[in-house]
Amino acid sequence: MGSERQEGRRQTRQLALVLAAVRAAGTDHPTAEEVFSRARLELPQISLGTVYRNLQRLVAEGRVAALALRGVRSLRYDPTIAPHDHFVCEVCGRIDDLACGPRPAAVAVAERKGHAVTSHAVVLYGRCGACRMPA
Amino acid sequence: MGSERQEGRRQTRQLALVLAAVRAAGTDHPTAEEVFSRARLELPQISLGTVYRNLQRLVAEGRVAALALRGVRSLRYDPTIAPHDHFVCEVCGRIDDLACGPRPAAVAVAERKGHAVTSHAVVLYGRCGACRMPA
DNA sequence: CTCGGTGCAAAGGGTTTGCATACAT
DNA sequence: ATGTATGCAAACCCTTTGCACCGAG
Repeated sequence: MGSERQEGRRQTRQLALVLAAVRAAGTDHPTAEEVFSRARLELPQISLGTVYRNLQRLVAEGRVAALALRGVRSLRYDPTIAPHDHFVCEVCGRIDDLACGPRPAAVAVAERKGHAVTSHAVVLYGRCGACRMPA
Repeated sequence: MGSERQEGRRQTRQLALVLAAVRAAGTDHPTAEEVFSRARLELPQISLGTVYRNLQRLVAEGRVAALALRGVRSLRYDPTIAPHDHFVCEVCGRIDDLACGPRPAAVAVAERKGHAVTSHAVVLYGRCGACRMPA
């Protein structure tokens, strides 16, 4: 195992750059547009379509994670593929990574109902430390 | 408390119909388009824009819940506002409600980091019982 | 040499919005 | 009477896609 990557897929500069851009964002959870902006610094002629295609591929290959958040139209990308949860500040929009504890209790409930659970997402919403300050 | 609903808001037939449509869907977690179709049966001239506006209002008033799912563009609406989790079948798209156990461990982690958590979403992905059958 | 990836630009779908009118209060 | 909600349609935003060319293998 471990060789399932790059079957007939080609290694292009654009792909490397998109991955690098997601990683460079650290814990910022960038949107495709933000990845695009960053990749452009190195390769000005890269196109947004290519960024989307490569993000899709990286997610499919499990090298990057995508997250859908309530109340936000665009997907966010995350270089941290180790399982973890997220906290979203409803005031400033900041997304904070959280070390995930044990698997959610809901997993056992789902399995008892006959479902096979392959992954899960836990997202918390509220006010972050900075946004709790009085106006 | 308890009177915070309908401050200056008007009670219209369209609003009542949108709410009724979401409730009538039971555990189907309908999209706005599906709510629209159902509402149309009673009031053919209702517009999609009105459905969206009323869904937004109902969510804001806490009378209906909205859920964003990975890999799906459209939001789903849920008449069950009592906290519960969801299982999404990645094969057939079915969404199953799950009785939620204790609050996720992540809540404590977030609070320890100074965040105030007001709500959370737990979504499980996998294959539902029916879709586990061999092809 | 091949055929998968790219750039460009247009299409797509879901959701929001501007405006004049209708109607709840 | 007053101003919010509606219907309609256009606008928006994010993402996907078709196509001809490019370049990794």
